[in-house]
This record gives sequence, C-alpha cells and structure tokens, in this order.
Amino acid sequence: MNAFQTRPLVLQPRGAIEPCSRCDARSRSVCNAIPDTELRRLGEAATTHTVASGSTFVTEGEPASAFFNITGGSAKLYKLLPDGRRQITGFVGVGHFLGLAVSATYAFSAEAIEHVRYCRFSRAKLRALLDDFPAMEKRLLQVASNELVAAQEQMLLLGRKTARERVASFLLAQSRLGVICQTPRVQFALPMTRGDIADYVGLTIETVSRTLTKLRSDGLVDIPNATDIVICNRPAMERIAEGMT
Amino acid sequence: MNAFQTRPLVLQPRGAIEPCSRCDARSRSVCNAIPDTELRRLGEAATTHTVASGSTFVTEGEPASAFFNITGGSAKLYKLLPDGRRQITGFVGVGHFLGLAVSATYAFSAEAIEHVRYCRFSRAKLRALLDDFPAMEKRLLQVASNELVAAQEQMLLLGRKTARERVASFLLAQSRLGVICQTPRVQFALPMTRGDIADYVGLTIETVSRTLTKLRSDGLVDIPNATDIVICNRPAMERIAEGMT
DNA sequence: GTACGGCGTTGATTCAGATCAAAGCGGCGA
DNA sequence: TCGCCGCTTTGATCTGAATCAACGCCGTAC
Repeated sequence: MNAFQTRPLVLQPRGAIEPCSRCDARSRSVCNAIPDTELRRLGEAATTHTVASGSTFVTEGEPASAFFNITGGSAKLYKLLPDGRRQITGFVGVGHFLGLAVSATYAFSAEAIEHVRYCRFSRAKLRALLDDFPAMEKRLLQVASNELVAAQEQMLLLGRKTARERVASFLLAQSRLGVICQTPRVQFALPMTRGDIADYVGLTIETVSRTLTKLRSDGLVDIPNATDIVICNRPAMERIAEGMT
Repeated sequence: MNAFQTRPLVLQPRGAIEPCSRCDARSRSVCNAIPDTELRRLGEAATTHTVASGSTFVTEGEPASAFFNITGGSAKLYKLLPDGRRQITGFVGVGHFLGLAVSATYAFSAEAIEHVRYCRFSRAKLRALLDDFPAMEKRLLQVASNELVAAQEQMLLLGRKTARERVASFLLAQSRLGVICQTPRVQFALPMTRGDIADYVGLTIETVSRTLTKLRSDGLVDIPNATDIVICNRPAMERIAEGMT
C-alpha cells in the first residue's frame, strides 16, 4: 500500500535566490496574508522541497515539527489502522496548508499523488511569523474553519450515504475543485486511483468501479478513459448526491 | 425527529450584572485568552441564553449571524439529508465554541440534549474582540485544529471500522471526555439516546443496542442501566477500537 | 391505578456492499 | 516487439449490518 518512502529533496531556503514574490501558489494560499513588502520575511521562514509521486512526506504519529504549504502537485492525507485499513481524509492541491496539529505528533500521513513541491515552515518560525502578522493567523483560522465544514460534510457522506450517493458527491466535489466563484467544470481528470477514491468515500475498489459504470450506463456521466470524467447531467447528479432519488 | 423548535430565552447582556468573572466555563473555553482585567469587554460582547432539552438553537442553512459558547449542559451537532437521514457530527459540552463558519450560512444544526446555557457573540462583536485580543484568535485556531484532528479520527471510524470497533471507540472517547491530563473515567453516564449514538457512529439503533449487549456479555463493559457505562477491561476495549481483534 | 408514548432490547429476514475470482488493458522496460 | 505488472472492470458468492417486527420497561398524564 505505502510504496517506499524517500527522503524529500531539500532545495534551498526560499529567501536565498527565489523569493515568494514569484510563487504562483501564493495567491491561493495563506501566504497571501503577508504584504508584498514583507515577502522576504516569509521566504526566510521556509525551505522548499520536492517529493516524487508515491512518496510519503508526513507520517502519522511522528513528531509534528513543521507545517507545510503545497506549492505544486497534489497529495492524499490518510490515517491507517494497524491491520492496514486506510481512510483517506482529504486530497490536497496547490495552496493547501498542512500540519496544523496542536498535539506533539502528526494525526495523519501525507503521500504525493503527483510530483509535489512544498514549502516547509518549522514550528518556531511559523510561530514567529504569526506573531508578527496576525493577518496570517486570521487566514489560517478561515482555512481551518472551511476544512471543518468540509470534514462534517464528509462525515455525512461516510455515515449516511449509499455507494451511489457517495460516488456522485465525490465526482461533483472534484468538478468544483480549483474553480473559485466560477462555474464548475464539466470535464476533468482524476489524479487519484480507484483505490484512493474507495478509501476516501469508505467503499471498496470494486464498488467504486461498479458504481461509476452504473452512473455511465445511466447517462449521468461519461468516462472516456479511466482518469477522465465528464458530468453529463449535473442536476440529476446533484439530486443523487443529496439522496433525492 | 426534530422536536418542536423553541425561541431561546434571552436573558441579558453579560456585561450588565453578571460579568464573565464568575463564569465557570471560562477556564475551559477560548474566553480564557482574555485577561481578567478585560473581562468587561468580553461580557459586553455577548448575551446569555438558555434552551430546553430537545430544542434546536442553530439551524443548518440559516444565516450564520453569530457564534456560540456553551456554558452549561450539552448539545448535539448534526447534518440532515432531505429524506431525514441524519449524521451527528459531534457532541459538545461546557466550554465548546460553535459556529466558526466562514460561509454565510451555518453548516450544521445544534440541538440541546440537556438544558443548555450559552453565550452568543454576533459576528461583528466577535470580530472586534478578535482584533483587540489576538490571543483569542490563537486559541480559536488551536481549538479548530483539535476539532479537525477529531474529525479525521471520526472519518476513519465511519469509513473503515466495524460496528464493534465503532461502539468501542465511542465508549472510550466518552470515558475520556472532560478529564484533561488525567486518567479516563471507569464509569460514566451517556447523556444521549441510542438513536443519537447510532447517528454519530453511522449505525442503526438496533445495531448499537446489539453491539452494546455483546460487549457486555463479553465482559468488556457493564451497563447497569441504559444510561450508565462501566469500562471493565480497558486494554481489551482499546485493542478492539483500533481494530486489533 | 392505568393507559399511553418514548426508548431500549431482541429475534427473523433481507440486502447493499464486501469478498473472492478472473480476465481486459495499458504503459514501460528489456 | 514482447512480456510483465499494476490498475481497472466484471462476475459469483458471501456476510455484516439494515430492515421489519414484536415486546419490555419506565415515566408521565389523566
């Protein structure tokens, strides 16, 4: 399940040669709470890293020594039971902030799906940054609040929805990813495998596959290939996702 | 399912006659971020209310105009599907802070289990308070982070645990409630009904009941009456909760 | 005191989704 | 080009929890 774990490649402190001013993830992340004139401070607090697809860069239970800001690629966050059962608690993309644990250890693991770039902030440096820029703390609180709302929605899905409702909800959520205040996408690619989807929505690979096939044969979606999804009948999909069937 | 909804009884602005200095919930809530000398500010920002058992005091989808701090009793937070399926996302007690929604509407409903007292902060007043006391914002971020960790744990339960594991996990979590940095309780009362437990752990009433009966006949817990629980074999319960069976 | 209604328990049966099994389908390295 | 391996799909069967059903236990209202 977990592939090998590679030591992430450390590039360099961001402050050195490539300041945050050129970061294309900044506008989408909590870093946009730091004014342009102070970007040097921000850059000096972080180091940039890259991890290959399949590599784990945060491990549940290990000392929570740092925070991470995804600047490229996508990753899955998950928890494991001792016998290997896995629950993916979220997929994260560019601009996502990870590792806000109050406890001494991480509560989840993170594994790169697509080649990931991220900025790493040590606890101490992030604390200093937050003390100097309360606006960033405000943004973090907003982000955490939004994640809490998403987590509650996911609990509803995991606790009370049928397989069909779960898959429909998942596809609709994916179609809305990344598009802010804009119409959701009709067609999009799923970066994760069927196994990842299954572990996210609390089903098995086979049930996810069968359910997708059924949604397609019902004319609600099209699946031109294993990774691409086309939402053919969004209103019907939305009704299914909400259990109105 | 939802009993009648009563308009909560408004008592008075806290600043008026009963300042926060006498609040026994303060030490357990985010309010402890406000220094004693500034308690008047805190009191003036809030109004106190009470709601009877069974009454709903926050409704999913309604404008999120305020935040709530529970000062007495306990409540359940839940989301509904249109056909009435319900997922309880959490039980909250004294000191718990509710309503941190960034969006314009509440993402959940809240209903009193036991007679509830709470302080209500309007968005504007809370914002002013947070601007003046960044320490409170820090505390809120801590609280939100902890809830996020708890939510991820609950996703693991809902997505991947068996009925037996879910009920064992739930009982252990209840046994640890309210005791901070201390040994968990061996015996305790469950304030919620079997139906509430079922909607929290994603099972039916019957399965919760049967599972409790089985745990008792296995000598792991005792259930002297419908509301009381005694943990007889905690190590075994912990193994079950983690799926080590 | 008794009738009623909500809550909890237990039993019988059903069913949605898991498990077991096998075969297609690419992509990639030799 | 071929062969292998991981991912996906599809089919057959099984099973854990849901559903359907009935009854016991209280607390409360009359």
